[in-house]
Amino acid sequence: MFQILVIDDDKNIRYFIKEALELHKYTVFTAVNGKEALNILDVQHIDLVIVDIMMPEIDGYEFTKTIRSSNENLPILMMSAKQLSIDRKKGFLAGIDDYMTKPIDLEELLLHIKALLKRYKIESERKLVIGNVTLDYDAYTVTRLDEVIELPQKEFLLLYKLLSNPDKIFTRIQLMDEIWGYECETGWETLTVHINRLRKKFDCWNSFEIVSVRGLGYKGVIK
Amino acid sequence: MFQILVIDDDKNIRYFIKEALELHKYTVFTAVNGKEALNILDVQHIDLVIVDIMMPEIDGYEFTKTIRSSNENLPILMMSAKQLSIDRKKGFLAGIDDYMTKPIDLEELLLHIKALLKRYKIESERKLVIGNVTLDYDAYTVTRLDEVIELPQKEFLLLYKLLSNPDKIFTRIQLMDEIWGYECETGWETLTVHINRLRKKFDCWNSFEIVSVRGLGYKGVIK
DNA sequence: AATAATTGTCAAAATATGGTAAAATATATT
DNA sequence: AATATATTTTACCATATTTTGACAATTATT
Repeated sequence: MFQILVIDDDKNIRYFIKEALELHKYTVFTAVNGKEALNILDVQHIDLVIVDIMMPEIDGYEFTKTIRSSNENLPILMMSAKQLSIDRKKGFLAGIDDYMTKPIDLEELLLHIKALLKRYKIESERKLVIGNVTLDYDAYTVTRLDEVIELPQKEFLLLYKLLSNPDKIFTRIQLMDEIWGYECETGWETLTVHINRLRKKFDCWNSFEIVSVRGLGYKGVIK
Repeated sequence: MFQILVIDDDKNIRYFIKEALELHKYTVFTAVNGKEALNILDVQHIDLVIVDIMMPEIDGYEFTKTIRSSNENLPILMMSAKQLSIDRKKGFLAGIDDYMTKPIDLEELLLHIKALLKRYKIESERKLVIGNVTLDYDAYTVTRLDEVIELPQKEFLLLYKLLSNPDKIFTRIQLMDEIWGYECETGWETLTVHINRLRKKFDCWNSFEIVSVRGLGYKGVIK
């Protein structure tokens, strides 16, 4: 569903948050420090960042500023053991969106996450995020990092269907019925042509694959 | 600039916050309770609400829920003397965006307000800023650096709509309904002509593009 | 009233999508 | 290996959709 990046140098905290959030169906990435976090952000689509203030190398403030300089729209939630108002101020000035004091109350953390995602309208958007690839149902686009490919309707719907249930085999009939509609005259040979077109377009991406299952149909596979 | 509504039954707090915020160029309205607040919201454009939990008649939670049922896009900041986590939870569940504990630290309050308004900016300002391009709803102008193009109403509204949700596909019917109104006689061919005119005017700008999605409609794309 | 600006209408021209059918290739079966 | 069967690929076409230009109608401005 949503992909969250947790940055903390304390292994226990990383682990605790990761476990907790994964229980609630979030996909969690972790980083020990800001540097590692930036590397992850380079290659991975992230919906929200939870960052500790006190960290070696790049601290939470620096990290936030770096993010903000290039990305205005990534929700950043800052954690700190300190209750001091001055730290919160510094955080907000750096560009954080929200602040929580350690020790982290799990239920509260979940509420903050929900509120932030809502605020950024990420939750309401109809997007399918798979690894570093995002399918945007409202734009018929497929995005990998900053590369955007726009697809015609049929092709998009087909790919969306296949990737919405990775590894699940769809029969040609199933796909035809769902995308073309039940009483459609078009023969299923057409489908194969569309598959072909999709394969060509995303061949070089190496992010997913449309695998044909002989005698049955097709399935989308994440690489 | 921005109009803020403060709701608290304690006269001193109302007064304190009002004075403080007005010093920082905000326009402040105050209400003693939820009921009064709702009346103000009926007649007055408000950009942000600061509400106390403990209030007679309608309390902060009820008030928030009432607002949220009709308005998804009004930032609500909740204040409370209680530090209890359970209260914060109740608040977030009701739909608040942010939470502060009394006594209120003024500087921190200002930072919270700024952070919230920044998030909701698009709705509260009558301007749309996209990269180096600004659409001014009150002047029907489109500006890039020092270049200003004034647009006729229909064209402006159309462009504004498209760029207010970049990449989102709008169907022709949708656009007609929203800009021309529901019971409008005008055929949607007209829309295509307006699109054409917009494209011509901004062709050389290279800042955004109106992309047609065959069979569906149009979308605005930032370059 | 005259002029200009905006908005709407229409039809021809351009284009992309989706579809077809046949050739090429791969995989299974005997 | 040979055959049959399934899948992929290619090239091409019909068609629905979109673009465009010219012009008419309407509305605002002088």
